[in-house]
Amino acid sequence: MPKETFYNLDKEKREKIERVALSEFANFGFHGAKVNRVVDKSGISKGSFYQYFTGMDDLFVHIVENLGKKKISFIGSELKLLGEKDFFEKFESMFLSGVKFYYSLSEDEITISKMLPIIKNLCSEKLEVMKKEANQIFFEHLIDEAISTGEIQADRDFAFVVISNTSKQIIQYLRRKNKVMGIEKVFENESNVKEAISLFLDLLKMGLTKKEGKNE
Amino acid sequence: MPKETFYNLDKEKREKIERVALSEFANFGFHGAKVNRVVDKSGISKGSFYQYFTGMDDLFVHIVENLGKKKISFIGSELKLLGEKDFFEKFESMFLSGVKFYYSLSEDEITISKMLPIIKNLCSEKLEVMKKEANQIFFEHLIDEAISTGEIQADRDFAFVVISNTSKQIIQYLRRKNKVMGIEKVFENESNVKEAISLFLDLLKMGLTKKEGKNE
Amino acid sequence: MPKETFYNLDKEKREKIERVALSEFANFGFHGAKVNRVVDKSGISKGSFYQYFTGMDDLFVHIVENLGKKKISFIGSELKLLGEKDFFEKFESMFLSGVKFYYSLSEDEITISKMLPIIKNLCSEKLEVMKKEANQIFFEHLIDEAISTGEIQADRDFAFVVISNTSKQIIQYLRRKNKVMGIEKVFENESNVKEAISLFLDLLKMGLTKKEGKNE
Amino acid sequence: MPKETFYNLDKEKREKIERVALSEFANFGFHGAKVNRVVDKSGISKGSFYQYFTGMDDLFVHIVENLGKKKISFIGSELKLLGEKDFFEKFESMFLSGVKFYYSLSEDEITISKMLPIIKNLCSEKLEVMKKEANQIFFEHLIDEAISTGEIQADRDFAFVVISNTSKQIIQYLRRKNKVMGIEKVFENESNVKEAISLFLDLLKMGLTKKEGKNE
DNA sequence: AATGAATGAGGGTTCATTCAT
DNA sequence: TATGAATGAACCCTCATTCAT
Repeated sequence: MPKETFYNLDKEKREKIERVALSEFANFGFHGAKVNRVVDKSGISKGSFYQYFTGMDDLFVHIVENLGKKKISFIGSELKLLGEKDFFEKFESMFLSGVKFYYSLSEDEITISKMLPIIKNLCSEKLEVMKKEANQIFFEHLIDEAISTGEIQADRDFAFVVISNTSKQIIQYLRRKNKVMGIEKVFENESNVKEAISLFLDLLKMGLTKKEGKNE
Repeated sequence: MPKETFYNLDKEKREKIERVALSEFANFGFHGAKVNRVVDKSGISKGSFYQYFTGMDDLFVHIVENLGKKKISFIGSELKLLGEKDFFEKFESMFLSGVKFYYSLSEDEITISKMLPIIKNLCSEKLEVMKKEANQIFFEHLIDEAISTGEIQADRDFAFVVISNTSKQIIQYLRRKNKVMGIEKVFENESNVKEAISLFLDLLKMGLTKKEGKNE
Repeated sequence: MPKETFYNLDKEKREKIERVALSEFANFGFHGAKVNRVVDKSGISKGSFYQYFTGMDDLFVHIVENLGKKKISFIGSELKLLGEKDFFEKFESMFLSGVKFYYSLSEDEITISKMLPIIKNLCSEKLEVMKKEANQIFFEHLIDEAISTGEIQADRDFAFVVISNTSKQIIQYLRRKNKVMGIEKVFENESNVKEAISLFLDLLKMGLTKKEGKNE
Repeated sequence: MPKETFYNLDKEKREKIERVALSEFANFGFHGAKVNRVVDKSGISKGSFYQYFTGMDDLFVHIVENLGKKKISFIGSELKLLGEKDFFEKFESMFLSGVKFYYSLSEDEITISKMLPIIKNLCSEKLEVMKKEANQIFFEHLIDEAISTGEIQADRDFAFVVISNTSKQIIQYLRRKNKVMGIEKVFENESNVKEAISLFLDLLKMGLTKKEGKNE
């Protein structure tokens, strides 16, 4: 946990350091990240670094926690808007906010997210928590609800695996589909995203094959 | 690329080094892997290390190439058996061999596989190639074929994303489902795996919802 | 020499700092003592430290001077009581006050005392003075007197060495003898101490062996 | 304990390092000794230093052990020559060899010897052993013997304290006496030393005062 | 071909000291 | 006067790499 001195810094300086650290960890991995590079790039002295953090571990945990908070607050705020929709409508909302969140992440943040589950030899219980996908919690809740109302009639584990992977697939799809045009353009227009989501929601509903007039 | 001296070693010694290196990279990442630990654990001298490899990069590429070859040869051999099945039968075979391959990997090999796509600052064109999922090539071919025969009536990119993620999801599902019993047990009995695969194939065919008597 | 600001502090705060410094030097030696630890333990800020002292050297000299003053004032006050005793009676008084002084010291003060004569690379003339055993001055005076009156008939240097080591030996003896019972108990009862002193005074008078017609 | 690589060095290099280390610890104390200075002065690289020792602690223990071995082997070899002398003759021999040993020490070695008993925060059991004066063991044995034969009629603890301090006093006396002339000269002529020893032996026998014609 | 000691650049961390508030 | 953040020199130690044997 960063020391008080870090939180006392003015926002600009603090965010510069966080940005630099994020990039450092994303580019070199947890074990390859160097204090030297971080202090050089963020324009602080080595001495200051150690007045802000106990070491690179500390900084890493901070970066990851930031990411975690960001995610939880983002998804949390979207969740409040769910209201009285049916199951698949709720998922549509979830996927939309998931995709929007994912898009809000920088390349470096995405890299860190992917890195987390495979970091070994890291003795921080805090990180153990962060390793879990935040949305798992939301999804599990929603799925259980949908099963109890009969909206989903499927094996609980199966439903969970399929649904919790859908956000990622939607994003993969969007990236793939729009390789040529600037990907940012795609995200800026929400209808593009909604279209993609509906494609996957239909899958969840009916499957890939066009049968008996479904999926027309 | 390892030097000739490395390939001249007797198999046992060579594989010891490879095993140690695999574990080193899996545990500490590309940037955190140390020559010292590798030579200590594999019982060779530092001098010898540099007679086998130009450095850790060299060793890393070798390890990853081994993994790639393993995958390609495994899937390749399964592919030959496909014959004249229909589209979904072919996929059933692909998934089965994918799951079997995945299960054949050690923890360390799995970690390396996951690590590959997020390694930056690595100036090896060889690795760029390895980063691609090997099965993509197979899948893309199969999907194009199925689209041209009309067996799949869906957006090509959509089909690709959905199908190429299915193997992973099957494995996730198997792990999740069998948390309690030893996971090894599950893989040993092929019928367990086939059952899981059929679940996902049904999804691809019909979706999650029970409609008109489907999915009872 | 501490700055005026230090002497302006209230007694309690000043003595806290002195106590902490004493312990720091006793535990880590002159070269190993750290400003950081001192300010942390005494609850003052780093900035304040440098407003009180020019650095650790300054503080060290101050601590040692305190110790020196303590010794001189203690022995000085005892000396006044000597009056018109004969030579050995005077020594008895000297030893008694020496032992009492020694006992009045804390463990840390004793350590500092022992440390002083072996500190090198210390460019303070003040300390050079402190390195000398304070009692040397008193003893040399007394011995010269006793030699001139004929009370001691021995080589001056020999007498000096033997006598100036006697205090230490008395303390060693007391510690050794009373290993089992709490050593504090011993010092509290002055008769214990006097008994020990007389043992050593007898040595000075007659030697170790108890024989009629001495030592054949 | 130094690593094998250190003992594999040629004698000259090894002794250079030991000499430098001795001086470093003598001049700056245990906590103030720096690797940097040691490697600079002994002309080895930092890397090499850490191939010889695990750190400065390791080196310190080695230096002290060397000193201990030196002392024990020296005194041990002298002890063998004691033969069938009487008590005080034996002590004469002991003191002589003690003085000769002490004289054989360099200034730095003497400083280290004095430093040992006051080093704190040192978690080496080995050093705890070294802190004990080696001669204590020899003296205790001799004294017990003399008490049982009646050659000494005194309190055991008293005898021990007095006798075990005599070597030091003899040396103090020699230094004091010969301040003016080069002290080395004094030690070179054994008769000077024997004379001093007899002075102290007489004290042990008869005390300082001249009585009934003794000590004339 | 095998070894492992030697090396110095560089990484992590601490420290004494300064200085703006 | 009191404070404590800022700083960079210097410290301890590791590492990749070389090279003589």
